[in-house]
Amino acid sequence: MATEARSAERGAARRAQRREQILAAAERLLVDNGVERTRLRDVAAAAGVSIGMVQHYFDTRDRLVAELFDWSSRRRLEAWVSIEPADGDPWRRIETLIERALAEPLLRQSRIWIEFLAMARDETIRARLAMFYEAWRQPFREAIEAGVRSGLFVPTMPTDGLVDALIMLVDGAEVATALGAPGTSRERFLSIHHAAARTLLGVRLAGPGHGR
Amino acid sequence: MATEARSAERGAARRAQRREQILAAAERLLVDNGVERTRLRDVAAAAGVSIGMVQHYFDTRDRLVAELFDWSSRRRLEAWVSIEPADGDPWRRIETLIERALAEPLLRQSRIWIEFLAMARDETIRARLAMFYEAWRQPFREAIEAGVRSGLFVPTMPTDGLVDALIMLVDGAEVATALGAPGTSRERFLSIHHAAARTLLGVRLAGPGHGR
Amino acid sequence: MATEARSAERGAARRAQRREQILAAAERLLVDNGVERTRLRDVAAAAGVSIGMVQHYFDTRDRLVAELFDWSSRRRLEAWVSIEPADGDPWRRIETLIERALAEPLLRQSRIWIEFLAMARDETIRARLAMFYEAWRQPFREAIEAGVRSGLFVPTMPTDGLVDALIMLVDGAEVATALGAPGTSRERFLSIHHAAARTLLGVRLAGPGHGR
Amino acid sequence: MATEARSAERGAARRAQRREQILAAAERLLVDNGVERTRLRDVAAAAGVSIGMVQHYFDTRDRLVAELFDWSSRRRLEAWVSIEPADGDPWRRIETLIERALAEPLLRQSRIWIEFLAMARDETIRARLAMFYEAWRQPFREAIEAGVRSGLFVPTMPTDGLVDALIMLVDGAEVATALGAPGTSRERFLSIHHAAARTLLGVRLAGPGHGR
DNA sequence: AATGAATGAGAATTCATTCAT
DNA sequence: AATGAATGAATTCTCATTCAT
Repeated sequence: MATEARSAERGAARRAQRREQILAAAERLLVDNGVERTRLRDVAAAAGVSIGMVQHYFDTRDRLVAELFDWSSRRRLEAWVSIEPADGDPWRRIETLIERALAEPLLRQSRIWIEFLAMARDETIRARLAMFYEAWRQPFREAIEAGVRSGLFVPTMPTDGLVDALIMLVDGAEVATALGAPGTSRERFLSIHHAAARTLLGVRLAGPGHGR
Repeated sequence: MATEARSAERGAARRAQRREQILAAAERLLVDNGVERTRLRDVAAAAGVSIGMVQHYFDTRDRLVAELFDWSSRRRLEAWVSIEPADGDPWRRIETLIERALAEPLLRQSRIWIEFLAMARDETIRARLAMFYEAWRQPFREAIEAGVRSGLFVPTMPTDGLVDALIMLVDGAEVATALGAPGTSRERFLSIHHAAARTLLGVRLAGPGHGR
Repeated sequence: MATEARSAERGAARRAQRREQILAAAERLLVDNGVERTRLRDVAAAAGVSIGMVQHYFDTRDRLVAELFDWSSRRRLEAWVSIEPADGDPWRRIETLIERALAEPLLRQSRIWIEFLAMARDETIRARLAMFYEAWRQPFREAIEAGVRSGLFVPTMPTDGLVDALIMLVDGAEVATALGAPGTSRERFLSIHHAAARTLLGVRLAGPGHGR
Repeated sequence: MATEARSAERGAARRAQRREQILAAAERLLVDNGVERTRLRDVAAAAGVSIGMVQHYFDTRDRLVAELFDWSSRRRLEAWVSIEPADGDPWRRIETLIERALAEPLLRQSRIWIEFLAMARDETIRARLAMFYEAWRQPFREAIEAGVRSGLFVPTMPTDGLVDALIMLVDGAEVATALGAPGTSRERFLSIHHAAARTLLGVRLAGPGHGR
């Protein structure tokens, strides 16, 4: 019985690992070719498995795409929300959130994000994306509220607008990255975003390390 | 000879009109289904012509897509740059630029834009998009420089950063629109963007009509 | 205009001819392999056209099968109902109806019939088959009624039952043919059916040519 | 050793039971979907076992189908031939044979029968079906001969023809059932068949209970 | 004995493209 | 100039079968 349990466990683990392996391959292809041009054949080849195996694990191409979307968005969101509060300093936290939102490799992340946005034509995907968007707002909101409460931030806009402005700046940077706008780089984005955030939030006390 | 010339002219006009008709149909389908799922068959049906005619005018599907991209981006850009300087008032001009950038119908425009961003995987498309991006910067840059020159704007950031920040806010709003983020609407975007722009630009004199 | 009309006509005619060609090929394969094992590939090869053409004319395999069913049943029914009333002699008509119902090549016809019966699992097909069945009853009913009216037939069963008994005998013969029952042949069936019909109908006057 | 023998016996019994369980499930699916659309996966699911187990017991799908055919036809034939002679009354026996041939549930039985007829394209199946057909003739033949010998039946047709006529009536009724012919029911078939049989056999003495 | 993961052959279907009219 | 018939390449999907555990 113990043996059976262990073997079932091992089976589940291998299953999960296989799925990861396929999803990771699919994500790589997604970056290069876009969702619509990502063929099962290519996914299988990239993952080093047979087409049949891909279908064994994901049934249909549509399901694979749907699961890829979930897996990928969830991973990004989790990496993001796991950022620890950098206790005591709301501004430092804002900086960190922006830095982590514009994570390396930025081009890769931007392309994935845009593919998902394009998929938002689909009602179901749109609903999930909206959910993720809401989840993205939370850390910004908390940091801003902490800053305002402590008197560190004296913004001229309501918090909700600030939250969305910051998120839109981040999304806009991904857009610029994806289209290869001239003169853009992660460093420049960070510099612009930090400065803009500082101004919008009305940061009063610049502790050592964030001054110009 | 005159007759021939006139008939040739008429032919060219009809030709141009046919092309518009097909491109407009393709753009409609693009919004609903995305580029990759836009079939020649559907384009022909939507335009009320035969498949053969679509191919007669655009040769291959790839060419149709490429021309659609050009036609559509150029139209948007032209509508944008044609905004007259609203003489004398740089801040009013900034407001107008933002309002026109987030033009109605916003969802439709956002989807087209995101489709094109997704196409930026293609080197050629990316180059053209980058060109367009640069063209988008110009009006903002001019308005900001005018405001700074006149002492109306006292920003805490360099002009280049301001330009990109404004554009990123606009792009971010389109992203939020496309994914159906909860609690977003054109009105709210305009309100946020105007407030954010005012703060970032450090607008000093609020003429009648733009005061808080 | 006349030219266009003629060309359109010619087009329609060729279209119809192509369809016939493909349907005939499909029917041949149906006899040998059954509906389910009749592949588009084989149909195309048997008709001497490309798979693409088969699909151009019939869209999907399902539609091809449905149209084959219609085309084939209708052809058989039409051949059957076109039997002229053999005026004046109801018994001769009965004999003719039976002979034509068990038409050559009997095995081929039986197999087609049984394939269609198997398809009767499908609601739609079942409804159409039931319609055809009803159409088969009519000629028998008329002949019997004519015989009864003239006093030639003095049956011990009601007409409706007689009609169905005759049809069941015919269907039963097709069943026996399809399964290759020992000692069966078209001649034997005709002999049995004629004798049984004579007895069931209570034929009184045996005109010259049908007596023993 | 005794223990081993008993365990082997128990194993064989369980084996037989498993096979029945799978065959019964397959027969159910046969009725609903036809042979060709009966998937191993579905059989396994319907029988509540794994696909592997189905294959363990029947090796290949083809073998399963072949064994299903045998199992199912044999069961029907056995139920049929086990009808006791209803001693002394040949006519009552004829009636019983017809009633049992058109056993409930009639639609289910008809569909199975037609599936097997469709399989008769296969030489081997056809040979077995022909064998079964011959076996079906025997009880009818015996009953008729008994009736003729005793003077109860005075038919106008030779016995062989009568036997086949009765069987064809039965098969024809199954055909009508399978295709859902309007106005058909088991009761009506029995009424028609009894009347037809009485007439064809020339039944002289109607004992109590079979009179009109 | 039993399971189910993995494979690959086979089939339908979709579509852009070619070409004759 | 315009049409649409015809083609075939490319892709997904279904399944029986094989095989390791």
